[in-house]
Amino acid sequence: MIDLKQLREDPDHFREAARAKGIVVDVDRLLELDEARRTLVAEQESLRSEQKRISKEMGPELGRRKGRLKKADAEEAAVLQREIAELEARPSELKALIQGLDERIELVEPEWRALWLKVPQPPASDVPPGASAEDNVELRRWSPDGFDPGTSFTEQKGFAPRTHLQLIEQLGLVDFERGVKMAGSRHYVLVGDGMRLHQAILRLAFDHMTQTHGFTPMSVPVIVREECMVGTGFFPSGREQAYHIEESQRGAGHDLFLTGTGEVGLMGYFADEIIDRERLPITCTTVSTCFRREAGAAGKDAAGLYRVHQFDKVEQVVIHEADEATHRAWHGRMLGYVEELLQQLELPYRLLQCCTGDLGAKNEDMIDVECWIPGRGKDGPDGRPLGDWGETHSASRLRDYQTRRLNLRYRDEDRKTVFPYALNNTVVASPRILVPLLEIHQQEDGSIRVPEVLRPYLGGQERIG
RNA sequence: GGAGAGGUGGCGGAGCGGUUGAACGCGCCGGUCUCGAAAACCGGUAUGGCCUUCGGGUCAUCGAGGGUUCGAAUCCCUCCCUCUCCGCCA
Repeated sequence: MIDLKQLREDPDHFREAARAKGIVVDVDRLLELDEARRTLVAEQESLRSEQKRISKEMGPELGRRKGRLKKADAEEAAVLQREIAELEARPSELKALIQGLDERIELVEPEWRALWLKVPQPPASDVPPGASAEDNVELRRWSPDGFDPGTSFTEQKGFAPRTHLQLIEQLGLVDFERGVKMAGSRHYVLVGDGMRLHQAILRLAFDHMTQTHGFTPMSVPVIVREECMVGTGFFPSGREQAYHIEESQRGAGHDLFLTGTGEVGLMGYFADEIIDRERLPITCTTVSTCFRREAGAAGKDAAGLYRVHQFDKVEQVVIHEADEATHRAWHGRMLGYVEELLQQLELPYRLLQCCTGDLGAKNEDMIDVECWIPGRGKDGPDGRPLGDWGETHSASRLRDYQTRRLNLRYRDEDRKTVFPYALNNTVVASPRILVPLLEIHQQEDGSIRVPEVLRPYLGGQERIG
């Protein structure tokens, strides 16, 4: 969430941010509620202050009288009762006033809070304006020697590519029918070398982060409380994307939600904590199963492994001191780790600078990585797909938006608590990454060449099929 | 799932409903002493909000949320969490 003080000082900055991101939020209404709430709270506090003061002054006096009242005769009791009534008059009045203010505060607070959570993080000043993914800007691309996404696969390789669906079918790597039988559309079962390849890639990526780059390996819960989802910024706006386990319907005290990314667990881990400055930067990674309802994506990428409800992902998270330059440096570094991995896997990819309209509420900057997928895109004159880029990674710079929501802080040199900056980035998500991997490394005979880095994770196997 | 015990500051641990934001101890920081250190002694040591003439003022917080009361860490209710025993179990 954003800093309300900043909002008060420069509301236009946040109005403009919401507009740029295409998010509708009534900033004026929020300011109005904020002002009303602060006035009411201030009033209530001064009344409380008086109540406390009176209570301290005459509380013991009152208590003594009430004690005496118990064993007083009728005449004394009457006197005592009158005195008690006098003493209690002002405090009773205060109590009523405070309660009245309570009710008025409760009237504004829910809307105030809901609006506050909705105000997006302003995009960084150098993020290009744009309405949607159409306006994203390519930063750079890389291809292994001897391959160029600009020219057709058939021309370069001397044979027409099969789609990953055809390859999967021929090689028996995935059973979609049984997946759908058990769990419905967008479910699948990786079989044989399909499952081995999936595990090999995850392990390669995990080792890449932990062993090569020293990130702390962690496991995370993938079933979490609502607070984790709100704290990491996935709720309330993305509520319909998460599977909801309604344990409260069965008598439990709270519901649970399936996480769509390991980021939720890696960040939620530190929620409500004040971290020692010496522990920063925190660099951690996890491999976790991710669940996404894909609400609103009906019919989109309906076939194959590209868009599914359940997948596994190696995720990297960095939490560091609140500093702009450090933030940008980490962003580049984390992208570098991904590029290393994709280059080792010999997959053509490009980096896309997301425009303001494609950022989402919590990011100030986001760079997507897309891999070249020969079997994607529109059909060419020969009736075969022309190939297209497909998003496989996303690297977000969140500044303090997420740590503020999570109430995650550290102490600076002056012993002041500060919200650190956070970033997260996919290392690899599978089986989605299998789509480009299978298609790019397919051979004319329909077999798949296993890139060298993966071979140790497949018992030295050089080829599938 | 059944039975019981309990959640207080960085940690340990007090707390008849009324100067208890919280005794005491440990830890930590500063000081005295010392060539230096230890010991001893003295002082300080939560987080957040709002206001501020930047000195400070004020409110909230004793697992969470409600309630009783003029007044709640203390009484009542609900929930969350932890521990012990039994049952089940990868």
